[in-house]
Order: sequence, then structure tokens, then C-alpha cells
Amino acid sequence: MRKRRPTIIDVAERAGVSKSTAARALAGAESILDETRERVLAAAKAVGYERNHLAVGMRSGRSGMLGLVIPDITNPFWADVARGAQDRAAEADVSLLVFSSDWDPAKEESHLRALRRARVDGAIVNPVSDALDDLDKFGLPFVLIGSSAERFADVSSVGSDITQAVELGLDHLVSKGHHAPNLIVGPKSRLARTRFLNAVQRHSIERNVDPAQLVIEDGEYTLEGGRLAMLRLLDRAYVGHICVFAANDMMAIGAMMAVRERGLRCPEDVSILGFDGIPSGAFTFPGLTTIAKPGRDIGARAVESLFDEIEGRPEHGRVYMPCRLIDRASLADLSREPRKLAG
Amino acid sequence: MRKRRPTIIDVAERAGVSKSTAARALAGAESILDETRERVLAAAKAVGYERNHLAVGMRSGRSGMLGLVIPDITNPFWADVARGAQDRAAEADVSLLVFSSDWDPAKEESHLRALRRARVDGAIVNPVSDALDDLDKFGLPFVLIGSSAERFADVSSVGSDITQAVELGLDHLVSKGHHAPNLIVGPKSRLARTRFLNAVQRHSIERNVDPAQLVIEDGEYTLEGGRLAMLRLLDRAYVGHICVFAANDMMAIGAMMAVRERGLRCPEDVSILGFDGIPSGAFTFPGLTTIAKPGRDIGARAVESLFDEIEGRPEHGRVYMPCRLIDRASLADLSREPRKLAG
DNA sequence: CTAACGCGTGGTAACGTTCCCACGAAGGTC
DNA sequence: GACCTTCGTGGGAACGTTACCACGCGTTAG
Repeated sequence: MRKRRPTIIDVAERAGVSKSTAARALAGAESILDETRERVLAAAKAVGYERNHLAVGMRSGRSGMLGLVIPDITNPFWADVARGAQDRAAEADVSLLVFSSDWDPAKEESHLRALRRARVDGAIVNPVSDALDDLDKFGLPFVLIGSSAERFADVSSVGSDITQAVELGLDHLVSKGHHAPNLIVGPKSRLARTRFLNAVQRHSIERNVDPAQLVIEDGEYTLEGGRLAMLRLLDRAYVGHICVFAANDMMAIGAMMAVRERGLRCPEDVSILGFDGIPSGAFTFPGLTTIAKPGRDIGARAVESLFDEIEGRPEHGRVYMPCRLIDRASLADLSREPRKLAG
Repeated sequence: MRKRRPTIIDVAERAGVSKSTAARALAGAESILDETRERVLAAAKAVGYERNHLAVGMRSGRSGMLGLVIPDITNPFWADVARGAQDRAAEADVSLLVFSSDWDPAKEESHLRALRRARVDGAIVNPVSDALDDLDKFGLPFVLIGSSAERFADVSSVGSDITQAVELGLDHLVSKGHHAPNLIVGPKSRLARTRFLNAVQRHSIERNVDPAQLVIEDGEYTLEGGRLAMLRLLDRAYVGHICVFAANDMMAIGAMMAVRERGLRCPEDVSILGFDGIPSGAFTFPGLTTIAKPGRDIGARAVESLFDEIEGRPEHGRVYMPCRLIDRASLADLSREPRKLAG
């Protein structure tokens, strides 16, 4: 048998004050005698009082909860985002309701409904559908995250800085002596492909390489997609050492498999640069050199933007978080001993 | 400017009934005219009414929320657990508050406090401390998850079935012609080590191998721990083909690295069996054969046990969820062509 | 000396819902 | 025909908190 939880009235009685005074003391208000405040605080501790957030939310209209709707918490990038959001929210003493949408608009909608019923103060969403239908009628402050959010220019959103990431990768590649990497990118239908390609082309020009000479293979953003693309690349382009820049770590790992399949070696025969920073990249052989997206930072920043949105502060538009390079072992260094490796 | 959310009173007025009647209709009660119910439902849809869970929770004492406290949402096993819990909770129209404790008792305690303030109906916790201090005074229904929960026999908990897992692994090993695997296990201080070892010994006896002849190396449950242990194993035990059963996938992958470091090959010279089922095992070379813990099932089952606990139904004690084998490529098949490989 | 003010405090309404009780009408029983 | 039951509905309290207003007291300005 579980006994009733103490309320503010119990505290007030024990401290010998009214519940108004008790509430003020607990809220740390100014206009109250130090002596009274201490008495109330002591009483609260004595009875084991804990503020009821449900009641607070009811009265004040602020539930102290935020919603997070991501495709899949099981995906390491999104888990990272969730973690960042969680930590930042905890700092503000706010709880996070986490939902996985599985890239399914119906699930997304039902999760948003659940968030509305729970009276969250706002939500962070990786939108799955092309249209903002359900977000339009969401009726609460929200901020978008992830690459798919970029379609919606007029709402606050946080994502990785693809341009900076590509620049980082390309710089690292030339520092290792690779000047015009082959590209493995996603399917034509994906916006991310275009963005990636644009960034590569822009920076190629800056580095005096003609974008037209860049060879591009595409495929699904999967292990198999990368494997197939690499096989095609090997069929057409293998002369001495080749270098590929994959738009995604899964594809990069698939490419690595294709290389092995053909009896070639990475990085001796083929250099591979990935993009994402998934943990598995640390355990491939060789370890995958890649550009890591700042999942955690994105989550944390999204919570901050959401707070601003809730307070009604001017909106941010899109915020780009910088990526960083993880240097492992899948890139040959052609800058030092070009003859041996290029032969 | 955001307009006021419609309440049940708005619905009642529009339907021309009292709020009591509207509430009954919305709750799908029996004693109400079909005609009235339909009118109310239509009105609710018309004004876009959505039940306020805060108010419901306040009045009924049930918030419709559950807490989940795990070490780290970024760890694939725990993400899997979270996902299972989330999905099962969603079926019951219940939301999940997710927190990461980072194996830090202080964080655990503060998260439990946050859950209490949020008035969750119960919590699922992977306890970090040895004592149940903070859970004792948690004062809400809870169920424990993970291996560390096994210490507390008298409370409901859900975990993987280590005994069945070891049996599964050993059976698979003998089917491939490996009879007495070398063992790489965790540090002596860990309870999991003892449990693993006990299971191995029991099943060894059943298979007519003397447990005394099993060679055991231990180390931290990390990549480096596994690598070091494997190196020691190789120093002392390498004759022809050897087989190792690691208590954890990270150690198994570390072992794989040690094998490569020594100029040996897996699975030709060394067979490795892991335990955990982390996603990265799919991307090592060769792919890691391992026993996967049923994270998702554990999460789902924990929610179910928690519902029982909340309803006051008899408690379950410890529930063991079965593991499954993931057969990839790190095991040589010695049963078919023993000469070629054993030579 | 009185009016005005500031301070610390108490009383009460309100947030949106559900639960309990009461009420009137209709129908059945003696 | 008077009474009791059943059914559908309405009225009000309660959940725990905060916001607002009012009150009494001591201090200060006019």
C-alpha cells in the first residue's frame, strides 16, 4: 500500500504558513522573509515534498516537456542527436519524450498527436513527408532537424554543414595527394545528393580541378548500394591507385567490401573516404577515415533553438553545425611516396 | 498569435450538452444515447478537440507516461531496448521519458527525481549502483533491466538468458568442430563474468569436456581488453587452429585485431565467437559470428511487466529473454575438412 | 497628523478533467 | 394509481498548483 504524496498544503501546514506563502518560498520569490523561506524549505524537506509537474503544467500552461520525433533511435546518428537533446534539456530541467517514426508519415502524425495531447511545450522533428501538412497544423512551437529539413526555408531548423564537411574532406584528400576523387553518391531523387555534388563541384573549382572530370557513380544509401557502385567504378576507372569519396559511411563500407572482393586492398590500391561518422567505421579493416556529422551538437542546438521559439524570440532560420574529420586508415598517403603506391 | 486550445467545455457547448455528458461520450461510456454520443463526437471533431493529458493525469492520478533510465542511449544495445519499450508503450497509448545515466549514481538519482516530479506511472531502470538506495525510496512501480539487475532477486526484472545463450554458442561451436573453446571474459569483479563462466562450465560437462581444461583469459570489457587477452592467448596456446569465445562483441573485435596483428588470419587460423550482437559486428572483416542479446524484446517485455506492476498484478521475479545466433564468417568449419585447416 | 506606499502574507479563483450524486422522465410492479 | 427502478443527463467538487487581489502593518512624505 502506497501512501499519498505530500502536497504543497502539507508543507504549508507544517511550516505554519498559507499555501500561497509556501508556493512563493518554494519558487524562490523575492518578497518573503528569509526566516519564513527557510522554515518552508525545511518543512518541504521534512515531509519529502516534490512539486507536481502535472499540476504546474495545468496551471501555468507549461508542461516542462519537449518532444523529439526522429526516424529511428536505433540508428547511431539519431541516437546521438537524442543524446545531445536530452543532455541540453536536462540542464534546463526539462524532460524529453522520444518517438521513432520509421520514416512513416502515418507514424509521424500519430506521434505528433501524442505530443499535443501530452501538452509538450514544443517539439523537435525530423520531417518525413515532403509537405509540412501535419507540422502546419501541429499548432506548437517546433524546430526541424536533419537534412530533409532544408526544404523548408522559412522555419527554424538545425543540420550539419555539408559544404564545410565537403571542404574538410577535399582538403584532407589533397593533403594526402588525392586530387580528383571518384564520387559515390545517393540516388538522383534525393536532395542530399544534389547538395553534396554542388559542394564538391564548387570546391573542385577552387582547387583548380575541372568538375567535369569527376567520375560519379550512384546507388542506394546502403551497404549494397555502395558495393555495387564501387564495382562499377573498378570496372571502368581502375588505373593504379584510385580514390573514392562516398556520400555516406554505409556506402563507404560497402565499397570497401567490393575492393576486397576484387582482390584489391584498401588503402594500398584504393583509398576510401566516408561521410557520417558511424561507430562501425572504427571496426572495419582498415578503419574508415570519414567526416563525422555532429549529431550530439545538432540535438543540443535544436533544443536551444526550440527554447527561443517557445519564448517567442526571433527565429533562426537554418543553423549549420560544423562536421569534423575522423582520420583512421582507409586513405593512402600519396604525397610522400607517390611512386611506390601509384605504380 | 496562437489561439486557445479547445476544451471539453467548448465541445459540450457546441453539442448542446453538459460537460459531464460530453466527457462520457468522449470516454465511450455505455449509458448514453447513440444520438447524443454522435453529436458530441461530431462537435469534438469540428472544434478540433484533443484531450489534455495533463488534466487527465491530475484528476485520475495516471499521467500516461513511463520513465526509462538506461546508461546511454548512444550504446546500440540500450538504443534497442529503448526502441522496444517505446513501441510497446505506444501500443498502449503511453509516452516514454528517456534518460541516460552514464553509469553515474548521481545522474541516476537526479533522473529518478525528475521522473517522480513528472508523475510518471512507473519506470524501467538499469540500476547502476550496487545498493538499491534510490530505487527503494523511488516510491513508484518499477522494473529493472539488464544484467546488473540480477543482484536483486526480489524485484521484477527482465534480462537476457545467458545460460541459453551460452548453450546456443557452444552447440554452434561443436557443430563446426570446435569442442573446447578458449574463453575471453571480463574482470573478476564483474558478476557477469561469473554467470558466463558458470554457464560455460555446466554445458561443457554436458558435452563431456572437462571444464578444467578450458583456458581462460580476462580483461576489461573493451576493444583493448579483448586485444590484450587474445595476444596472451596466442602466446601461450597457439597450436594449429584455435577457437575463442568472447564474452562480449567489443572484446571479440579486439581479439580479431590481435589475430591480424600477429599475422594470422580469422577464421583460417583462429575462430572467434562473440556475444552481444552489436551492429558493428556486421562490418568487421570477417563478419563476426555472435550471439545477439534481444534488446528490443527486453524493452518490450519490461514495459509489459511494468504494466503488471502498476496494475498490482503478482510480480514476475526475473524474466529471461532468449538470445539468438547471428552466423557470419568468423568461425572456421572444422567438421568438414579438418585436415586442410588444422594443418 | 493623515495619506500614501511598500512589504509580507493570506484567501480565492482558475487551469481541464473525471467522479460522484442528484434529478426528471419513462417504464414496470403491486 | 402510488411506488420503485432504470436510464440519460446535469451540477458540482476535487486533483495540486499558480496568479491575482486584498489585507494589515510599519514607514515615510506632504
